[in-house]
Amino acid sequence: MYQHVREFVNHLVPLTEEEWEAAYPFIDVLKLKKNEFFVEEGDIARYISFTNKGYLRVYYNHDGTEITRDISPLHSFVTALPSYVSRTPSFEIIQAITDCELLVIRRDHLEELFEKYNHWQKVGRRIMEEMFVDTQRRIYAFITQTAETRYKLMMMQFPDIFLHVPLQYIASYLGITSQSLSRLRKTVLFDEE
Amino acid sequence: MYQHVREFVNHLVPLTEEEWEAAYPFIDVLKLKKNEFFVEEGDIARYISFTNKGYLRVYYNHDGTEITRDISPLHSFVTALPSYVSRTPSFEIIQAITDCELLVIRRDHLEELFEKYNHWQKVGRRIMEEMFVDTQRRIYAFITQTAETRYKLMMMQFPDIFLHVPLQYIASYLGITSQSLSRLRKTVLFDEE
DNA sequence: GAATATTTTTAACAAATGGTAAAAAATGAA
DNA sequence: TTCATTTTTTACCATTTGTTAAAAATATTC
Repeated sequence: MYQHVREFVNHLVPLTEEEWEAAYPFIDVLKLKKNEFFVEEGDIARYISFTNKGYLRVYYNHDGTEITRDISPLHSFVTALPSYVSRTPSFEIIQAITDCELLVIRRDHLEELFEKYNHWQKVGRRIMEEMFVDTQRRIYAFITQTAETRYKLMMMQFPDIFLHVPLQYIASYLGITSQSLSRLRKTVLFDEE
Repeated sequence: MYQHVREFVNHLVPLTEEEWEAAYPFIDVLKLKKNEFFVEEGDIARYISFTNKGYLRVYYNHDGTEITRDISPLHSFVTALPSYVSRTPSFEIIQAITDCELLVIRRDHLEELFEKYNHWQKVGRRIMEEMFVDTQRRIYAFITQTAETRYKLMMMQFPDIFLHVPLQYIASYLGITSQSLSRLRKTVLFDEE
């Protein structure tokens, strides 16, 4: 049950058995069917989740179109951070793209853990650092690469996502329309042959 | 001397006088003349800095052109995080755009502070959270807005930067060429009249 | 202050991506 | 399976941004 999250966390900050034991009572399992929501628009995000199984999508509505900010890789932490941090209604929506099994922890419980265990606070810090670096990488990609290159890199980096996620979501993650993605896929296909 | 950094940090996590006193011995002042470097390409970033005075630019070389990742607002924390976190040679370069006065702290000293004081660890976590949310906002801007809109918003949000920073740097921060920025500025100008 | 280097602007054309509309294909439900 | 719905693709034209080159403006150095 906790195997993946333990690997993920211990890779950042090795924790003692006692520190893990302190966390377990706060961790719940949440199963979502495909298309169910983890956070709906206007909710206050009170939980952080770890995707034990399945894929989540973080997106928001912009002039009637959905803008995908993130498609969670397997075994990663996800929340609607702006809402979570500031306790304000979320503009970000988090939805299960596939059936999901999530490990979730409530914000106030996590804060309690952070206050009591410096090492858990450190885990929180290290996770944010990694997420920040990832996001910076994505900004560089927007500045220096064409949509085609971004698409190819995404294919290489997260091939499993393409098996489970509708192309329109991938398009908006890449910052283009699904029509443009479709056109671009055609040229990529011919280039490869 | 410490006024601005105290305000910045206390806004995120109120610290006791004792916690501040523990930090002071680790904080040094570093003055940089315009165009001097805080981190050069290939350096390992061993310091985090807080811009007490002046503006820093974080950029990297991509096929002979400089890509600006960040122009630090006054009174903010800056480092080349990928290098800092992983202790690897930095591809990011940090340079003073104006004369600067920086408060700097060495990584090993900061880690020591983090280990000893849970609240300092929390400060580190909260700063990363804020930076992550900011970066996400920037990604949304790339996806949903044209360069013109991004330019206008930047003008409104950081008017002081435009007084001190060459336009070419702003252009690459916005993800466009300086020629495009120039063209775009002309139309913005006429629109306003 | 003159000379030099750097930055910004302008222009014409090229390439990438968007918008709209509709067809085709794939998926899901009865 | 069949029908209805959703997703993906195609096509055409519009818009945005890039590329190249050169001129103009500004800053720097001697």
